[in-house]
Amino acid sequence: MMSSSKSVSSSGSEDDNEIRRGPWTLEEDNLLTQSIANQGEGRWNLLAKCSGLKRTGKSCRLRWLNYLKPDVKRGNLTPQEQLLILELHSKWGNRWSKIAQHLPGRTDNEIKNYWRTKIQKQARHLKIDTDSREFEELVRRFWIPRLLQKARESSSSSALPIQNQATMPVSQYSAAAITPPPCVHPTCPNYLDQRLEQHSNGSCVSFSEPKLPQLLGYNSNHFGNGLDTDEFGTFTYDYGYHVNSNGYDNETLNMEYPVDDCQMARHNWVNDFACDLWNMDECCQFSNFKK
DNA sequence: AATGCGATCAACCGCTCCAGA
DNA sequence: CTCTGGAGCGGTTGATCGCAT
Repeated sequence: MMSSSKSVSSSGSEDDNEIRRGPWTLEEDNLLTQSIANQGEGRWNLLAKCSGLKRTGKSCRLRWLNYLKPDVKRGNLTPQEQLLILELHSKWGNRWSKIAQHLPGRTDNEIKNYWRTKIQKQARHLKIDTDSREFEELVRRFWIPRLLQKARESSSSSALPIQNQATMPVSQYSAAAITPPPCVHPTCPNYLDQRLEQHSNGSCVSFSEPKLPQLLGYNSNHFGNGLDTDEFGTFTYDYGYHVNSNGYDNETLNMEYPVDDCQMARHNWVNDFACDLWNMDECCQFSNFKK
């Protein structure tokens, strides 16, 4: 497949009817953009013909949706976005387009690539099947707390324009403001046991946690309310998406998070990661998780 | 400088779904 | 009901880039 624009022969004497494949040129991009400006999106086969592009309608559609469309966001996924992907994938699996609907400006292709190159790679390294219960636990106990921490850090430094500071004062989620209980690092093999012990002896703490949608910088009217804490000291997010106006569906998202901020306040391990959360070496430390 | 290799991402393919004739 | 074309989805792959040797 995609054997480098194969229709263009070296002699330049390509067949006029031949369909071009492979990377798009600037001229093609301009032509497609102009055509869409003139006649709008949709009817891709027709558009491909009318535009003079030697591309299939399908190819035009993909190029527009994944690359040329003005609201397509470029650049690395933020911790907030990564967190949301983990959450939504745990609920919907490989429903990339559905997941992408909840990440404005991100395409299903981009999310799919992220999942395969980052998440699945890590899982493979740990010899964990991404469909397994083990993987679920890994995400819940290790990656999500880490991403939450990163999300908080980026929020408190006001680095993210999407963060709505008005609805989420920094002090509300600042780990430093919390008196930490006995520290338990998520990478500790006894992590869960210790947490359960904390709970049974009453030392398990909870505190006011911003709701995930707020943490992610979404306007609260995108979501319903429904934060709860269960008997094991885990948060349960339970919110439905508003229908219609935002394109969200009616389904409810349920996720549980352990109350981990205490140990995150004491361990500055997040700073050990540069831009890449998914540091393989650090991930290896979590091999103890597999028992 | 040349080469090899892994990571990333853009793009293609095959398939399904759906609406309209 | 069947057929057909458009649209969209998920899986896969080739090109490219950057880093290591």
